[in-house]
Amino acid sequence: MASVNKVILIGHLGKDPEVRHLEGGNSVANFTMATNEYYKDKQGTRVERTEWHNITAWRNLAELAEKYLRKGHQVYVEGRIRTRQYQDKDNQTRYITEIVAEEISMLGNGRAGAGENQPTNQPAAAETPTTFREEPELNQLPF
Amino acid sequence: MASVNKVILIGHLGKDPEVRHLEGGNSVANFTMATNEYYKDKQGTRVERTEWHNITAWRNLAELAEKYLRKGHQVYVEGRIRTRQYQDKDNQTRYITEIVAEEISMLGNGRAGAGENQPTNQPAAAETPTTFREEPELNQLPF
Amino acid sequence: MASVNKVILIGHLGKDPEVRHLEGGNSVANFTMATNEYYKDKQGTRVERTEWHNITAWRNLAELAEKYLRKGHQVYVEGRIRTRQYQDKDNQTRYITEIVAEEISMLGNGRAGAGENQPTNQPAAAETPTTFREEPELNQLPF
Amino acid sequence: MASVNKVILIGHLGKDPEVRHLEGGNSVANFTMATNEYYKDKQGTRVERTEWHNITAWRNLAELAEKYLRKGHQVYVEGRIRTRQYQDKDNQTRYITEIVAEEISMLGNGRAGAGENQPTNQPAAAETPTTFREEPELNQLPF
DNA sequence: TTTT
DNA sequence: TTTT
Repeated sequence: MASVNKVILIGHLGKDPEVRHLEGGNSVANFTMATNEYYKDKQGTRVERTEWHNITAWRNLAELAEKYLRKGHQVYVEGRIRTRQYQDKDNQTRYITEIVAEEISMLGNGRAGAGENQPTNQPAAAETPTTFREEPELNQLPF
Repeated sequence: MASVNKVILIGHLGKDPEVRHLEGGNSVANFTMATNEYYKDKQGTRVERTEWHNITAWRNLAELAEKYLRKGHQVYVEGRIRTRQYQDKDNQTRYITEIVAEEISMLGNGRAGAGENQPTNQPAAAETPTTFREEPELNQLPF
Repeated sequence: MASVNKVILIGHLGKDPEVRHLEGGNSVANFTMATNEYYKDKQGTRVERTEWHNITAWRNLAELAEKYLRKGHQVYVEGRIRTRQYQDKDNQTRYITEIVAEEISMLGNGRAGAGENQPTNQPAAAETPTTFREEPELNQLPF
Repeated sequence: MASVNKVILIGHLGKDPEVRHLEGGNSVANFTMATNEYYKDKQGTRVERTEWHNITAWRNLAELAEKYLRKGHQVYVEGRIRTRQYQDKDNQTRYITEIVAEEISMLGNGRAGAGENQPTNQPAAAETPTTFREEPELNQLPF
């Protein structure tokens, strides 16, 4: 049945992406990004709340993450919510909710918060494309 | 810093909403909704995967849920992702990710999958509005 | 530079889609869909305003439209805004804004408002998929 | 009937906003913003296409625009599509499609492309909030 | 636990 | 021109 599962996030990376190159040639990147919301508590004081999102990116998006994304960078991420279960060290079933990225864009100049975390192997040249979509075949993967 | 945390879901309720009326006059509703995705596995077989989302709705959205939403109904939910921690029975810290609804619309005729689950107190009349937004003051609440 | 141009619509078709099969094998479908908004005027009277959207769908989405979509059906359309210019009969430059569909889902039972407008050649069987995405190669087309 | 009319744009302002202060205390701002898409033409050459969007912002969003937004700034705009008609100088009915902003966020450092166009009256201090939502009463206005 |  |  028709359904929609869409997430749109704009925020900053909490750390450099961790990328694994899987046997078979696939890559997967994981990183966290923060979004902030503000509200007034009962006393009228402005309170900030930070939400941390676990992002998973596959294949060409993983490679983009590895090459260009660093801690502190501001990004747009479009994707879908996915909760998976795993066994913790006590063999208990636990759940983790992640955002599987389908599109990533680098915002700002792509270098906010950078510094010592500059990508060393492949700096983003002026003509670097800054929007990437998941390669379509990815939808065929059993994840 | 500017950020965006937006979720858009279309799916069906897995069960009737559970609504609690809090002291102080506030209400909160919880329900689950399913979205489905399809992909082809390595053998080319079409596989269906169901994702279950935990929805939390406050105040007027909670009342909408209580009055009109039932198991099986198709809904549009717009909201934001929120992960909160709690202590489980072994006093371990656990995390649960929820969607805090900011807008809910009833799709279709709003009665798919209905039947024995009809709302009894206030059936959706023809002129029932079918889109609801969170009342703005809600953003002031410390949740 | 990174940018996002995204539209999400849920509404009903105002008429059956018009589909043209282009030389070279491509297809394009055009239809209108209505969304409604409500507000209270200065006297507090509830007023309804209907917005009409021009939808353009290419290739496999055009074929979906031709086969399954009819006047009155409720659909989810995700796409992008595109304004193009043309010359009117007095050779004046005019502009028209359209939504180029990237994903279409049939909502409800897909048959609201149907009746005499049933698709005759290929009725939507129970197992008909109800979500369609634009084929990726479409992005290569010069439109 | 339930419907959704939602637009999400990220792009850069093409010019400084034009703001009018209406009798009765309301304000309205108009500006254009550009989004870019890339595709490959039949020869495989990468082509850029710029889409220009007409943005209309009311009340507190108009004041945000007046104070903080300048030509070249990168912004996130969430809103709804609205086509209105008007009479041109030859008394012909014409149509223009605009995006009525419901939320605006300033991205990047908010100063890309700035320079001689700095806001003079009220520079964005470090603690300036960078996300603004339309005040809810706005939905009551007959526009 | 939904839907097709 | 849709829907409720």
